[in-house]
Amino acid sequence: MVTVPARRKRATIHDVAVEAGVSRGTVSRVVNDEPYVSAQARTAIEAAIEKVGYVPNNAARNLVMQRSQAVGFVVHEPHSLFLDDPNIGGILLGANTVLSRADYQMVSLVIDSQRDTDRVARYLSGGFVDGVIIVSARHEDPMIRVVEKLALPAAFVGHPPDLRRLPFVGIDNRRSARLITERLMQTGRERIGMIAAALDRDSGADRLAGFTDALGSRFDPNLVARVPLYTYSDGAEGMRALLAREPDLDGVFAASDAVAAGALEALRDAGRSVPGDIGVVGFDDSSWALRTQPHLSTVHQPAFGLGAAAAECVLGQLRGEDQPADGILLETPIVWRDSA
Amino acid sequence: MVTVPARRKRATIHDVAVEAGVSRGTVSRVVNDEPYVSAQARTAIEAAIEKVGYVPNNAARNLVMQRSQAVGFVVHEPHSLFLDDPNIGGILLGANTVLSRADYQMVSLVIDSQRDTDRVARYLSGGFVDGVIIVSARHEDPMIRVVEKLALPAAFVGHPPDLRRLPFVGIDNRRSARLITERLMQTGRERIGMIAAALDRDSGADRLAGFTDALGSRFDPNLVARVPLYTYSDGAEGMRALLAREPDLDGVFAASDAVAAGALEALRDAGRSVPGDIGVVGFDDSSWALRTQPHLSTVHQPAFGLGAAAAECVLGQLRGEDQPADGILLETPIVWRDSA
DNA sequence: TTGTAAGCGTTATCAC
DNA sequence: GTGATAACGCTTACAA
Repeated sequence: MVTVPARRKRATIHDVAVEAGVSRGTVSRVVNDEPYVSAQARTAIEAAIEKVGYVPNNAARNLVMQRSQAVGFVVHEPHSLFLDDPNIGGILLGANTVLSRADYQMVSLVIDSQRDTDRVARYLSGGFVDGVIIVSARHEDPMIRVVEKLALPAAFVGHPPDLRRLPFVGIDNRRSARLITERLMQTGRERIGMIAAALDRDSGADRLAGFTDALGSRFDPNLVARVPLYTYSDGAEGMRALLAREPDLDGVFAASDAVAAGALEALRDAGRSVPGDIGVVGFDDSSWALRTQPHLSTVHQPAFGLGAAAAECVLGQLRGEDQPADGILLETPIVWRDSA
Repeated sequence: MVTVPARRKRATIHDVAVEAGVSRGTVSRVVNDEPYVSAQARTAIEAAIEKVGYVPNNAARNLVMQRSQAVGFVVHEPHSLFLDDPNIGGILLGANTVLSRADYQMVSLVIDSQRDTDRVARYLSGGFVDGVIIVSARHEDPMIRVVEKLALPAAFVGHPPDLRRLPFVGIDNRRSARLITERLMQTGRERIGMIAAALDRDSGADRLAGFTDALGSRFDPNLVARVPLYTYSDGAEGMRALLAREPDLDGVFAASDAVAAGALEALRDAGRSVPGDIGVVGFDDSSWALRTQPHLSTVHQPAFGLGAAAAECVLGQLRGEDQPADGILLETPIVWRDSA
């Protein structure tokens, strides 16, 4: 067995003050580099800090300043999807990068049940966080009410229709979906279907709307398969359904890359060649896109940028700055590869 | 523009004490449910807490108790791999789950450069965390020294050879690699190669050692391709090299599922059928395993469990319990699917 | 069983 | 420019 060794005590502002022969107030001033400190005192204090190895105590600082210096990152997804959805990983990383650069901690909270919702609501109201980033909120998501009631600085990634005037960052799912569908049409495809997923979320519904926009009068409701989730297996499922209904399909817009990958599998099983017999496009430009054969033509979703923008947004509110009421929309370039 | 609204003040222990007509000390006792509180006082206080909506202030508590109630999660990987490696996601989730159940925050720190190393070292010594979990440390990793010098409660996931007596959790890479290679041999393969990756890490080196163990006297160094990382592209690269050197190969052990997926691509390009012409096995049982065609036979790596065990380990140290000096090894069942 | 009071390490408001 | 000193909200001896 290995015994846990004792830790030695940390130096405080007091130690620095004694070492430098000044008062604690002055030390505090140089630590937070405020003006009105003589150059002489400043150098003495800096030397003292170095010598005693002083590092400010966050708890004390947070206590007196009435903040926690933490931002919540709540994900409303089943645990498993949290791993499976590469988008969430990117958003998380982007948010974490910005937050930690600003000396904020990110504490991630995943909601996977009603009990979790309550737990998270309690956590948010407990003052454990100064603000919150909320990913993949649904229509009538309880988090919306919680944030409103708490008047907590927040940024949503994606915008449920009932978000009212809460700040959000996102992409224009509808426009992006329209553009890639149009691009697919330009390759000469005649019968284009869609595997629509997650229609209970703004992203899912908007992608379907964009698809409809692109097709215009040529739109045929029989050509869209609806599946619950942005997953590989639902993609395969949806593709099989579509193929059964419309054997002469020659193009498919899948609501996400994972869905597209599943569709590719179903297509392979059905003996259809891609892009020979049928062109497939996805959405997200996630790591899926390069794991499939052929590589996916898709819409690039700036996951990292979304997380970063959301973090900037709550940081801005924390600084007391106003936020644009109509949200922040990021660019989504089309990435054309081999699947269509 | 939307203006950030004012927040209302939180209730303190004082408010509860006044409401319940007792002293703050007594309130504190019921909050931390200590003994020596009359049933009468307890109920009165609980009612008061409910009424004023009291939630303890962490900063104050941490200040007086001299702890941060946070555990660091440091990942020594390029940012991109952090996303790409599904293992790390699972470990993170496992650690986060047990940590948050124990009311600890997990603060994740990714090291991607020398500057990051310094930043993280400073962070760890700043008392911002009570303990630390370190993932994918390399041989002579600077974090080892940092943790030793700080005498910080820690748990490594994986064990670099120079870890000395620091606690770690892991799997028996060598034994698992030997077992799956033997399993592959039992399918009747004659010329079995390996794509070895990340040989600068214990996991990579041990998997190669296990492969060598299994082959025994039949081991031929010409049959192992060495690549730097556990990635798809390195897997494809390694497979091409192997094929060039040994066209009559009929079995391959890839050092990870991502590597195996890349190998599968190279094999497909070379017109070899799997498992017809050649059997392929991977390692990790990550989400890759079911994204390939055919699905991978592989070694299940308990990523979530590893993270959870690491968290338990540092939590144990925080409670002052001793830890097993020879580390904690988790089980790794073989999952046999279609690629061999 | 309960109340009192002394810190915990900062920041911030004053005088000086 | 600088130094006292009063908070911040909590835990924890110690006294009662």
